[in-house]
Amino acid sequence: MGAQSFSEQFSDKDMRMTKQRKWVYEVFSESEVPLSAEKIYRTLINEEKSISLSTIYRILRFFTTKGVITRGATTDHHKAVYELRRTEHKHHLVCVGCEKVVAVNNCPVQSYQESLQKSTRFDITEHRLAFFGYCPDCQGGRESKKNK
Amino acid sequence: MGAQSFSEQFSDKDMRMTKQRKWVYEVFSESEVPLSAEKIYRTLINEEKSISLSTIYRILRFFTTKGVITRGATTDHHKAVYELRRTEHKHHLVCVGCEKVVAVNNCPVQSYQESLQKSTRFDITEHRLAFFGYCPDCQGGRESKKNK
DNA sequence: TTCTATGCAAAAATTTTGCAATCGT
DNA sequence: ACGATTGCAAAATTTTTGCATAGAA
Repeated sequence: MGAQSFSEQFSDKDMRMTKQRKWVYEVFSESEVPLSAEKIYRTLINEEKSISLSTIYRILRFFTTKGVITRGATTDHHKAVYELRRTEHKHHLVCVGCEKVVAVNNCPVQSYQESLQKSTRFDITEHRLAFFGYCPDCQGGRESKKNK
Repeated sequence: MGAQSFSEQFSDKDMRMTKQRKWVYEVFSESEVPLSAEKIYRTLINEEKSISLSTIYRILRFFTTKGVITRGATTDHHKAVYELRRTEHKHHLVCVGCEKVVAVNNCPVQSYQESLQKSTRFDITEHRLAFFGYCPDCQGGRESKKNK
């Protein structure tokens, strides 16, 4: 949905198309929320796909330098999380009670970004925005039903 | 400057006012940008203040649960970064070339947040927004003069 | 074939924890 | 004095790296 297919994005000659890279890419494109290395690892292992964690870290760095993913607003304890740089971009609404993450489709800062670009002379390539609070289930009680 | 003084914020009875907590708080209030545990540690050690890194991690967690600070959009390699929850809130513009961080004072999402709160029924307590790109010095050459 | 990417295991970096001693109230 | 907080050192967790092998072009 908006994210191009793996082979469309990676016609680069210096980018080999391995099954591990394809798997990691697929996990990202099927996720609405940012993912940690370990989460990706567990997802793939669950799908009977054999891959090593260090390979995932290397792919994460590789995708990051290629601009395919970015490190997102960190939500998963102390692990770093990443997400696809989709063409239509998304933001997130995170419940600090149960850590549920909901995707927000609108982007209220696009035009602001343009004016900021002019006033600061930065060449702004992206932004990240996330909202935090309590979801309907966690209000009142403020209970913490971690769904980790 | 928006951030209240240490003793103003912490009149709580279950919050002891130790010098370590005061130091860490001061480091935050003198910084315009998010900080990692190690950065705080080095800052304090440089000022001849004796503190241990594990104490800083504990204070970070303590301040977070008290709502004094929050984990910010991560910029410092793989370390977690935190920033004060000031009353007048700020966002950041980060250069991905040299890692310079500039504070942005406007907030273009306040009213959007209110409508999001209605449509999602979340009780939204905060948001984080950061912009990324190349500062004037790092444009063109795209050189990376890390000022770490 | 050639050169890059992977897997494994070991290392490095970051964060957390147990326990005795210290400090704030 | 009492109970919470600190420092130290050790443990746990997360991320990176070296090297031999496998795999893509």
